Amino acid sequence: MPYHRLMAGPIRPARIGLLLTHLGSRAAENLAAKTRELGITPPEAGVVRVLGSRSGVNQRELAEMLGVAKSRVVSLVDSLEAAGLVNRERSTSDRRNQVLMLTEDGRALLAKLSIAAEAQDADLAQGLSAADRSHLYELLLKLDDGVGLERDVRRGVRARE
Amino acid sequence: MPYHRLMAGPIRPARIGLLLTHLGSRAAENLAAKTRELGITPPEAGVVRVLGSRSGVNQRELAEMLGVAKSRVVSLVDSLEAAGLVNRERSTSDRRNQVLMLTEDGRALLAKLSIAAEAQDADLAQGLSAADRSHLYELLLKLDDGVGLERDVRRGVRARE
DNA sequence: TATTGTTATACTCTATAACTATA
DNA sequence: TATAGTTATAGAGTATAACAATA
Repeated sequence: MPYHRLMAGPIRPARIGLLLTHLGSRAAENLAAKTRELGITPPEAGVVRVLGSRSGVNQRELAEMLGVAKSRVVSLVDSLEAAGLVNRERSTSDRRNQVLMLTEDGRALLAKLSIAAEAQDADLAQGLSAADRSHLYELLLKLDDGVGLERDVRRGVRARE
Repeated sequence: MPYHRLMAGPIRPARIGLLLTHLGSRAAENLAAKTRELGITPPEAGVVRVLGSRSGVNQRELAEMLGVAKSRVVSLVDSLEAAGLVNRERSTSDRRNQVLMLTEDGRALLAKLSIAAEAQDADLAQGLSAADRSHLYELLLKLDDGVGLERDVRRGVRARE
């Protein structure tokens, strides 16, 4: 049982924040299971998603985007490279930088991750009408835009495209 | 950065599942911070919440409700007992059982946790109208009732009162 | 000297398995 | 023999700090 989920506990939450914690944790575990079926760990999937839209970043930039230590990125990229999903290449202009890019296999895996996310959404939507579903999506986007929770330190880095 | 949140990454999610993962993780971290300000860890807060509505359970039952190993409950209750928030008492009918109950301080802390959750909801709601907010809550409840994500193994144990 | 990446090390959270006491 | 709780140990995931290479 993950750390945060233990906090929410088995009691049906009476507030939006607790309910969001509860449902978000369930959704995360569900998506993590689908991710592992594709042969990578959830954090590795995060790296693949970022490189899908931000090709060519170096490891320090990736660490900042993910909000993790640069040493963490080393081991994540190590395994992705060993699996043939990510390419590491020393920059010719500054040989300190490792330029990261998805390989062809990496892009194929990213496509499978997207399909898995779509499948999860179909599962989630089972109890909801189409109208409910799109309304929920809009409300969640509004929540994401809200200033209520202290924003990510790395907010400025978030990809919006 | 927690394990599951690394999966969601810094990219604004285009699907409900990923968005829920992202927002749920943010809400969890926000609530965890408020929890720590009250002097306990997030998992300990989970125990306090359960004991608030299920007073008198033993440690095995608590472990099942939380979905953790019984050895985990030992250390959680150890610290809560040391902090004077939970009372451990051998059952007179079966001396193998430790009967768990909140102390007066424990109940006071539970009240503070509720207030913190209310404060978080107020923060969250900042960007939403009252109508949006209640609609969102209803949609999230529907999602929680949906059969889409595989249900908790411990579903039957969830408190609904 | 400052920065990128790497390695070495340690810490937190949790589970598994062995053990004790009670039934 | 079976069950509740405890203790001992191990593993996963992550961060911090020291180091190497490049600028």
